[in-house]
Amino acid sequence: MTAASELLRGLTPPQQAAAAHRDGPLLVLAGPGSGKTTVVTRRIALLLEQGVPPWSVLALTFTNKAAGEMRDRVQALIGPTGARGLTISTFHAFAARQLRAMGDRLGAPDDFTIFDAADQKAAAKQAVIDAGMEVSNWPPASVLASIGRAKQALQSPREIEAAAGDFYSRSMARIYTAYQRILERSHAVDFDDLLRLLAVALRDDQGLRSHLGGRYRYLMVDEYQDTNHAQFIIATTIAQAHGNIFVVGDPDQSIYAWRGADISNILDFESQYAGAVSVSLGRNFRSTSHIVEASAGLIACNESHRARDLHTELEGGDQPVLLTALDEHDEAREIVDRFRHLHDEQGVPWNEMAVLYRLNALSRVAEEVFRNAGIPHVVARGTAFYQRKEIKDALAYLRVIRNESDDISLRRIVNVPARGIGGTSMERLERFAARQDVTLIEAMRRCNEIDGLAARSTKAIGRFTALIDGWKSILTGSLIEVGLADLVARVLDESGLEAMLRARSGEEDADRLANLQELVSAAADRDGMVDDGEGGSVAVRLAEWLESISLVADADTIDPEQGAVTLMTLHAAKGLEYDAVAIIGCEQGILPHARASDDMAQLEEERRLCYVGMTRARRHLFLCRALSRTQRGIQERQAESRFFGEIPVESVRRVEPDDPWGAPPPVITVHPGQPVRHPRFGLGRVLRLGRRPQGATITVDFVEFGPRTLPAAHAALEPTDGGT
DNA sequence: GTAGCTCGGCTTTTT
DNA sequence: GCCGAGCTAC
Repeated sequence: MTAASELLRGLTPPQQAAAAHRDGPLLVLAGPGSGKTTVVTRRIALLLEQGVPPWSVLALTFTNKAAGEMRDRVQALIGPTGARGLTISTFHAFAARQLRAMGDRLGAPDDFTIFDAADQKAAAKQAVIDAGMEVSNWPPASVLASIGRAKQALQSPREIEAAAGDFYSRSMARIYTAYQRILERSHAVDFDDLLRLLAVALRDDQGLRSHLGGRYRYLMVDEYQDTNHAQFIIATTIAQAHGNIFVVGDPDQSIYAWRGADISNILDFESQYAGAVSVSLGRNFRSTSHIVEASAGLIACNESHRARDLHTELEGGDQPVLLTALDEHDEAREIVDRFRHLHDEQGVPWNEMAVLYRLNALSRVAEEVFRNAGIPHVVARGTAFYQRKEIKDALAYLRVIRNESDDISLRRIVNVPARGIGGTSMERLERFAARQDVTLIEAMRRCNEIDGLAARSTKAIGRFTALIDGWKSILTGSLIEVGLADLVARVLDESGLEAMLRARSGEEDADRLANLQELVSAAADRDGMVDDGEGGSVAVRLAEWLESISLVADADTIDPEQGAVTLMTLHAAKGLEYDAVAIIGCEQGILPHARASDDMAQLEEERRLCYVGMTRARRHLFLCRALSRTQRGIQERQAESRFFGEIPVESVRRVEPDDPWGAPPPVITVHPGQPVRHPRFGLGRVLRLGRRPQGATITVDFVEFGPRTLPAAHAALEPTDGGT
């Protein structure tokens, strides 16, 4: 047996075919639990063993956790030295690295900052104002959604402007232009820019294409069904020269269409690449047959689902339970009881259990009940720590020190703690900055040129800029080796942030102080990491640390060592697996979500989301719903998720209390030609009634939105007489 | 200029 | 039910 075949040992024939693939395009359609990570990591190991240099292998993922796991598993196969030089990274981190390395050529600002969601929101608001429009008419969320769509389609403000016809799109083009101007002036890029700038450069620059294509001779893309257009262009252009593109995915697990993911990237792979090899991994090594059958029955209700052989050899086990509880507290208690039973009676460890939900808002009650029950648990919210007010403030200081052009961060800290630079002074500074087309810090430096600023204000501004300059000199000039932790501690102290919290002595303020200390520890950890490696100046460390903070995902923080039940969203759960899984809130309006249940395509994504959740479970699965639930302070009766009715009854067991609420709400009937009103799409006329595997449908021709096919049972259509 | 309060809107999911 | 914006009282 050669060394190569050793790496193929224990794989099924289709897994072997994929792992042993050497050159040319390959598509792996990998069902849940079919060992796709095994295939990818074995293939990387095989390539290296065959003499492919590690630095010519590039594997792209969506989360840091997925990248880390892939790296660990490759190292386990071939040892850490053999893996040195491999690039296994998220799309965003990879793009950021390329932009840092060759920013000028790629059109990225020098030494850019990455704007997170909150920064983007602030910038969007400012952009609306700069464009001379009202924030109340242009809510930041929808502005950002439009800008995001444009960026994912690789359209610049100018291209959007050229294509703009109606008032709305002309206004959007102006806001987009203003938004980009803010980013440029701030030396900042947002998440979509990271991908867009790299994709556009690769598309237009033959030299760059051959440079990256020459360097990365073997490209692998994980979760290919979730790539958006920009990511598709990045992958396609890098692979253009050699055609060695190996993609892994599952159309049934596509859950990011709302973020621009384009499922046709994976569906069209074979027609895009002539001679592409396709391998289907259908054997599920994860879940018992009951779970495989229940989930397969559900996903088969999607019209877009292509029938595939999905099977398991893990027979027996418990049937999944469809559980009805009285309210959300009762629901969580039921799960606590069942999890405790699994733990105490069957020895299932806590960290092998997870509670999944469609909405973050559902985590609160579950968390409370788990806490009261004394069951160890963690909520997977990687970003939560960095979104706390005091942490955001501290980070804003650090970001300004690194890049003083970052107006958004500067505005945040300029008067926190209060130092006499209030609204009036800021207004004057902003106006000066706008007129002179300079950054805020520049305006502050030149504040004696500004008429009408009180002497007291000028002094306060001078003290502030001196503070910033003092910290900046630590980055540039210091001969003594300063650690990140020292820098952070000094900033917390000299800014007065710490003193401000210490002066107030509420319970919450003590928490905040502790959080700031935790930030110092995080910086110290970072110092430790770097000390083991190549070192680097404190300026570089700061830049890299801030970047890694911007690019964390919720799922990244899941640490199985913690010995706790994990609570997280269904989205965050993709790619993970647990012995026992409970999905809570399986109710109409939650799963499927209210904003997705009136359109077939969106409803199918909700169904895939439920499918992803179910297929996380190895042996025990609970789908739970409550008869009533309090949301946003209002208690309401909840209808069972339509997905309950779509799961084959013979593969599950139902558990229900006596329904104290009586009969379900009535169903509305309509006929073709009838005028109707829809809460979201407005007025329309029924075109036809249809029938699909998942139930009856109604196609309505809406005045504003055109024809749409809606699920009949939940279409929320209201018959009208046509006159109103 | 600042601190503390009330009112209103709102949330899907995330790199 | 929570957070942020805007208002009022110092």
